[in-house]
Amino acid sequence: METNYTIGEIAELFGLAQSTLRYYESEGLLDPVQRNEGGRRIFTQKEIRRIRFILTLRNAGIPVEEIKQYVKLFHEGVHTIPERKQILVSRLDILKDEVNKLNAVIQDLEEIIRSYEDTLMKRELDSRRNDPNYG
Amino acid sequence: METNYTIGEIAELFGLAQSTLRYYESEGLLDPVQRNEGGRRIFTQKEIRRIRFILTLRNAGIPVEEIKQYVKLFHEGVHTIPERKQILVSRLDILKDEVNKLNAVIQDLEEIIRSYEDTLMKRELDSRRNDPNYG
DNA sequence: GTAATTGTTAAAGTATACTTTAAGTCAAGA
DNA sequence: TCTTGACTTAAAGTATACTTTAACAATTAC
Repeated sequence: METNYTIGEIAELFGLAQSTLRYYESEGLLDPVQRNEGGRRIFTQKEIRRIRFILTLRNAGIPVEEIKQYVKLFHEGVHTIPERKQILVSRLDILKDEVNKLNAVIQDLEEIIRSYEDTLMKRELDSRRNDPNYG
Repeated sequence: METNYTIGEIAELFGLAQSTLRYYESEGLLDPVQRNEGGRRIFTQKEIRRIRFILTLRNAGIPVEEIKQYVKLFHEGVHTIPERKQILVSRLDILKDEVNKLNAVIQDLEEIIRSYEDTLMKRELDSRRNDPNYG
Protein backbone atom coordinates (compact mmCIF):
# COMPACT_ATOMS: atom_id res chain seq x y z
CA MET A 1 0.00 0.00 0.00
CA GLU A 2 2.00 2.97 -1.28
CA THR A 3 0.04 6.17 -0.75
CA ASN A 4 1.29 9.28 -2.45
CA TYR A 5 0.79 12.88 -1.41
CA THR A 6 1.31 16.26 -2.96
CA ILE A 7 3.34 18.95 -1.31
CA GLY A 8 0.12 20.77 -0.52
CA GLU A 9 -1.28 17.80 1.36
CA ILE A 10 1.90 17.31 3.34
CA ALA A 11 2.14 20.99 4.15
CA GLU A 12 -1.41 20.87 5.44
CA LEU A 13 -0.77 17.66 7.36
CA PHE A 14 2.11 19.16 9.29
CA GLY A 15 0.94 22.74 9.35
CA LEU A 16 3.99 23.84 7.41
CA ALA A 17 4.30 26.13 4.41
CA GLN A 18 5.03 24.37 1.16
CA SER A 19 8.08 26.57 0.87
CA THR A 20 9.36 25.17 4.15
CA LEU A 21 9.18 21.65 2.76
CA ARG A 22 11.04 22.75 -0.36
CA TYR A 23 13.56 24.48 1.86
CA TYR A 24 14.10 21.33 3.92
CA GLU A 25 14.67 19.38 0.76
CA SER A 26 17.03 21.99 -0.66
CA GLU A 27 19.01 21.91 2.57
CA GLY A 28 19.21 18.13 2.51
CA LEU A 29 17.11 17.49 5.60
CA LEU A 30 14.82 15.62 3.28
CA ASP A 31 16.41 13.37 0.70
CA PRO A 32 15.61 14.44 -2.87
CA VAL A 33 11.89 13.84 -3.23
CA GLN A 34 10.62 11.76 -6.15
CA ARG A 35 8.81 13.63 -8.91
CA ASN A 36 6.00 12.77 -11.28
CA GLU A 37 6.28 13.33 -15.06
CA GLY A 38 5.19 16.90 -14.55
CA GLY A 39 8.05 17.53 -12.16
CA ARG A 40 5.87 17.75 -9.08
CA ARG A 41 6.99 16.18 -5.85
CA ILE A 42 5.56 12.86 -4.69
CA PHE A 43 5.60 12.46 -0.93
CA THR A 44 5.30 9.00 0.62
CA GLN A 45 5.36 7.47 4.09
CA LYS A 46 9.13 7.71 3.96
CA GLU A 47 8.96 11.49 3.70
CA ILE A 48 6.24 11.65 6.32
CA ARG A 49 8.38 9.77 8.79
CA ARG A 50 11.36 11.91 7.99
CA ILE A 51 9.46 15.16 8.32
CA ARG A 52 8.04 14.02 11.64
CA PHE A 53 11.56 13.35 12.83
CA ILE A 54 12.90 16.64 11.53
CA LEU A 55 10.14 18.47 13.38
CA THR A 56 10.96 16.68 16.59
CA LEU A 57 14.56 17.80 16.29
CA ARG A 58 13.55 21.33 15.32
CA ASN A 59 11.20 21.45 18.31
CA ALA A 60 14.14 20.44 20.40
CA GLY A 61 15.88 23.55 19.08
CA ILE A 62 18.40 21.67 17.00
CA PRO A 63 19.53 24.04 14.22
CA VAL A 64 18.95 23.11 10.61
CA GLU A 65 22.71 22.88 10.11
CA GLU A 66 22.99 20.29 12.84
CA ILE A 67 20.09 18.26 11.50
CA LYS A 68 21.86 18.32 8.15
CA GLN A 69 24.87 16.86 9.86
CA TYR A 70 22.67 14.25 11.52
CA VAL A 71 21.15 13.21 8.20
CA LYS A 72 24.58 13.06 6.63
CA LEU A 73 25.73 10.73 9.40
CA PHE A 74 22.65 8.60 8.90
CA HIS A 75 23.56 8.17 5.25
CA GLU A 76 27.06 7.18 6.19
CA GLY A 77 25.77 4.08 7.91
CA VAL A 78 25.43 2.33 11.22
CA HIS A 79 28.92 3.15 12.37
CA THR A 80 27.78 6.74 12.93
CA ILE A 81 25.12 5.74 15.43
CA PRO A 82 27.19 6.78 18.44
CA GLU A 83 27.87 10.17 16.90
CA ARG A 84 24.21 10.63 16.02
CA LYS A 85 23.19 9.63 19.49
CA GLN A 86 25.67 12.13 20.85
CA ILE A 87 23.99 14.95 18.96
CA LEU A 88 20.74 14.10 20.69
CA VAL A 89 22.31 13.65 24.10
CA SER A 90 24.06 17.01 23.83
CA ARG A 91 20.81 18.66 22.93
CA LEU A 92 19.13 16.94 25.85
CA ASP A 93 21.65 18.55 28.17
CA ILE A 94 20.98 21.93 26.62
CA LEU A 95 17.25 21.48 27.01
CA LYS A 96 17.55 20.50 30.65
CA ASP A 97 19.68 23.57 31.20
CA GLU A 98 17.07 25.67 29.49
CA VAL A 99 14.35 24.34 31.73
CA ASN A 100 16.40 25.25 34.76
CA LYS A 101 17.07 28.73 33.45
CA LEU A 102 13.43 29.20 32.57
CA ASN A 103 12.40 28.20 36.05
CA ALA A 104 14.81 30.73 37.50
CA VAL A 105 13.47 33.42 35.19
CA ILE A 106 9.93 32.48 36.17
CA GLN A 107 10.85 33.05 39.78
CA ASP A 108 12.37 36.44 38.91
CA LEU A 109 9.22 37.51 37.12
CA GLU A 110 7.00 36.22 39.88
CA GLU A 111 8.92 38.30 42.35
CA ILE A 112 8.56 41.45 40.28
CA ILE A 113 4.85 40.76 39.87
CA ARG A 114 4.51 40.23 43.60
CA SER A 115 6.15 43.58 44.22
CA TYR A 116 3.60 45.16 41.91
CA GLU A 117 0.86 43.57 43.96
CA ASP A 118 2.37 44.99 47.12
CA THR A 119 2.53 48.44 45.56
CA LEU A 120 -1.04 48.25 44.35
CA MET A 121 -2.23 47.05 47.70
CA LYS A 122 -0.51 49.92 49.54
CA ARG A 123 -1.85 52.47 47.09
CA GLU A 124 -5.33 51.13 47.53
CA LEU A 125 -5.05 51.12 51.29
CA ASP A 126 -3.76 54.68 51.12
CA SER A 127 -6.56 55.86 48.93
CA ARG A 128 -9.17 54.20 51.11
CA ARG A 129 -7.64 55.68 54.25
CA ASN A 130 -7.88 59.17 52.80
CA ASP A 131 -11.23 58.72 51.16
CA PRO A 132 -14.24 59.47 53.38
CA ASN A 133 -16.36 57.24 51.15
CA TYR A 134 -14.56 54.25 52.55
CA GLY A 135 -14.63 53.47 56.11
CA MET B 1 27.85 58.76 47.38
CA GLU B 2 27.41 59.08 43.63
CA THR B 3 29.72 56.68 41.84
CA ASN B 4 30.18 57.10 38.12
CA TYR B 5 31.15 54.50 35.56
CA THR B 6 32.25 54.48 31.96
CA ILE B 7 30.53 52.44 29.33
CA GLY B 8 33.50 50.06 29.33
CA GLU B 9 33.12 49.41 33.03
CA ILE B 10 29.40 48.79 32.74
CA ALA B 11 29.84 46.53 29.74
CA GLU B 12 32.34 44.50 31.70
CA LEU B 13 30.14 44.45 34.78
CA PHE B 14 27.22 42.94 32.90
CA GLY B 15 29.17 41.00 30.32
CA LEU B 16 27.63 43.02 27.52
CA ALA B 17 29.23 44.65 24.51
CA GLN B 18 29.48 48.41 24.71
CA SER B 19 27.55 48.54 21.48
CA THR B 20 24.70 46.70 23.16
CA LEU B 21 24.47 49.38 25.82
CA ARG B 22 24.46 52.09 23.15
CA TYR B 23 21.82 50.13 21.31
CA TYR B 24 19.66 49.90 24.43
CA GLU B 25 19.95 53.63 24.88
CA SER B 26 19.20 54.34 21.24
CA GLU B 27 16.11 52.16 21.48
CA GLY B 28 14.94 53.92 24.62
CA LEU B 29 15.28 50.99 26.99
CA LEU B 30 17.76 53.15 28.81
CA ASP B 31 16.83 56.79 29.32
CA PRO B 32 19.31 59.15 27.65
CA VAL B 33 22.51 58.69 29.58
CA GLN B 34 24.30 61.75 31.00
CA ARG B 35 27.50 62.80 29.31
CA ASN B 36 30.70 64.45 30.47
CA GLU B 37 32.13 67.51 28.70
CA GLY B 38 33.85 65.24 26.22
CA GLY B 39 30.53 63.69 25.25
CA ARG B 40 31.23 60.35 26.92
CA ARG B 41 28.50 58.56 28.79
CA ILE B 42 28.38 58.62 32.58
CA PHE B 43 26.67 55.59 34.06
CA THR B 44 25.37 55.71 37.64
CA GLN B 45 23.42 53.45 39.98
CA LYS B 46 20.27 54.48 38.16
CA GLU B 47 21.54 52.97 34.93
CA ILE B 48 22.87 49.92 36.70
CA ARG B 49 19.47 49.21 38.20
CA ARG B 50 17.77 49.79 34.88
CA ILE B 51 20.16 47.55 32.99
CA ARG B 52 19.71 44.82 35.55
CA PHE B 53 15.96 45.09 35.05
CA ILE B 54 16.24 45.11 31.26
CA LEU B 55 18.35 41.97 31.41
CA THR B 56 15.81 40.25 33.58
CA LEU B 57 13.12 41.00 31.04
CA ARG B 58 15.36 39.99 28.14
CA ASN B 59 16.18 36.75 29.92
CA ALA B 60 12.47 36.21 30.19
CA GLY B 61 12.38 36.46 26.42
CA ILE B 62 10.53 39.76 26.33
CA PRO B 63 11.36 41.39 22.99
CA VAL B 64 13.14 44.74 22.91
CA GLU B 65 10.02 46.30 21.41
CA GLU B 66 7.91 45.19 24.34
CA ILE B 67 10.44 46.42 26.87
CA LYS B 68 10.33 49.75 25.07
CA GLN B 69 6.58 49.77 25.61
CA TYR B 70 7.10 48.87 29.24
CA VAL B 71 9.53 51.74 29.76
CA LYS B 72 7.15 54.11 28.02
CA LEU B 73 4.38 53.06 30.39
CA PHE B 74 6.72 53.52 33.32
CA HIS B 75 7.33 57.12 32.27
CA GLU B 76 3.62 57.73 32.00
CA GLY B 77 3.23 57.21 35.71
CA VAL B 78 1.65 55.04 38.35
CA HIS B 79 -1.67 54.70 36.55
CA THR B 80 0.06 52.38 34.08
CA ILE B 81 1.03 49.91 36.78
CA PRO B 82 -1.76 47.45 35.93
CA GLU B 83 -0.78 47.50 32.27
CA ARG B 84 2.86 47.03 33.11
CA LYS B 85 2.01 44.20 35.43
CA GLN B 86 -0.02 42.62 32.65
CA ILE B 87 3.01 42.56 30.36
CA LEU B 88 4.87 40.56 32.97
CA VAL B 89 1.96 38.26 33.74
CA SER B 90 1.48 37.50 30.05
CA ARG B 91 5.12 36.66 29.73
CA LEU B 92 4.90 34.47 32.79
CA ASP B 93 2.18 32.46 31.06
CA ILE B 94 4.32 32.12 27.97
CA LEU B 95 7.28 30.96 30.05
CA LYS B 96 5.23 28.35 31.86
CA ASP B 97 4.00 27.12 28.53
CA GLU B 98 7.54 26.95 27.29
CA VAL B 99 8.61 24.87 30.25
CA ASN B 100 5.80 22.43 29.53
CA LYS B 101 6.73 22.22 25.88
CA LEU B 102 10.38 21.80 26.72
CA ASN B 103 9.56 18.96 29.07
CA ALA B 104 7.55 17.27 26.35
CA VAL B 105 10.42 17.71 23.90
CA ILE B 106 12.82 16.33 26.48
CA GLN B 107 10.65 13.23 26.71
CA ASP B 108 10.63 12.91 22.92
CA LEU B 109 14.39 13.11 22.77
CA GLU B 110 14.82 10.72 25.63
CA GLU B 111 12.67 8.22 23.83
CA ILE B 112 14.68 8.50 20.64
CA ILE B 113 17.87 8.11 22.62
CA ARG B 114 16.44 5.09 24.40
CA SER B 115 15.57 3.57 21.07
CA TYR B 116 19.17 4.00 20.00
CA GLU B 117 20.18 2.18 23.12
CA ASP B 118 17.94 -0.83 22.65
CA THR B 119 16.23 -1.69 19.42
CA LEU B 120 17.23 0.83 16.83
CA MET B 121 20.71 -0.43 16.28
CA LYS B 122 19.42 -3.90 15.47
CA ARG B 123 16.57 -2.56 13.40
CA GLU B 124 18.88 -0.45 11.32
CA LEU B 125 21.24 -3.31 10.77
CA ASP B 126 18.29 -5.40 9.61
CA SER B 127 16.89 -2.79 7.31
CA ARG B 128 20.23 -2.17 5.73
CA ARG B 129 20.73 -5.88 5.25
CA ASN B 130 17.43 -6.08 3.35
CA ASP B 131 17.69 -2.80 1.48
CA PRO B 132 19.91 -2.74 -1.60
CA ASN B 133 20.15 1.05 -1.29
CA TYR B 134 22.32 0.63 1.76
CA GLY B 135 25.76 -0.85 1.75
C1' DG C 1 -11.40 24.41 -23.95
C1' DT C 2 -10.57 27.32 -20.48
C1' DA C 3 -10.36 29.14 -15.92
C1' DA C 4 -8.84 28.29 -11.43
C1' DT C 5 -5.78 25.95 -8.65
C1' DT C 6 -1.59 23.93 -7.54
C1' DG C 7 2.78 23.27 -8.46
C1' DT C 8 7.89 24.61 -10.22
C1' DT C 9 12.43 27.50 -9.80
C1' DA C 10 16.01 30.92 -8.37
C1' DA C 11 16.65 34.79 -6.01
C1' DA C 12 15.57 38.32 -3.08
C1' DG C 13 13.32 39.66 1.21
C1' DT C 14 12.09 39.39 6.35
C1' DA C 15 12.55 39.59 11.44
C1' DT C 16 15.17 40.33 15.64
C1' DA C 17 18.85 41.69 18.32
C1' DC C 18 22.52 42.91 18.13
C1' DT C 19 27.61 43.64 15.95
C1' DT C 20 30.88 45.65 13.05
C1' DT C 21 32.85 49.30 10.46
C1' DA C 22 34.61 53.72 9.32
C1' DA C 23 36.07 57.79 10.57
C1' DG C 24 36.89 60.40 13.90
C1' DT C 25 37.47 62.58 19.20
C1' DC C 26 39.25 62.55 23.85
C1' DA C 27 42.34 61.50 27.85
C1' DA C 28 46.43 59.84 29.99
C1' DG C 29 51.17 58.37 30.04
C1' DA C 30 56.24 58.44 28.15
C1' DT D 1 54.12 65.96 21.48
C1' DC D 2 53.10 61.57 20.29
C1' DT D 3 51.05 57.38 20.98
C1' DT D 4 47.72 54.39 22.87
C1' DG D 5 43.44 53.07 24.44
C1' DA D 6 38.77 54.19 25.30
C1' DC D 7 35.25 56.52 23.55
C1' DT D 8 31.87 58.82 19.85
C1' DT D 9 28.46 58.48 15.67
C1' DA D 10 25.68 56.74 11.72
C1' DA D 11 25.21 53.22 8.83
C1' DA D 12 25.88 48.86 7.12
C1' DG D 13 26.41 44.00 8.20
C1' DT D 14 25.29 39.36 10.53
C1' DA D 15 22.83 35.04 11.72
C1' DT D 16 19.00 31.84 11.30
C1' DA D 17 15.06 29.94 9.43
C1' DC D 18 12.32 30.58 6.80
C1' DT D 19 8.97 33.49 3.38
C1' DT D 20 7.90 36.00 -0.60
C1' DT D 21 8.24 37.12 -5.35
C1' DA D 22 8.25 36.61 -10.22
C1' DA D 23 7.60 34.14 -14.01
C1' DC D 24 6.11 30.16 -15.57
C1' DA D 25 4.13 24.97 -16.03
C1' DA D 26 0.90 21.40 -14.89
C1' DT D 27 -3.54 19.72 -13.22
C1' DT D 28 -8.32 19.82 -12.13
C1' DA D 29 -13.11 21.39 -12.39
C1' DC D 30 -16.68 22.75 -15.24
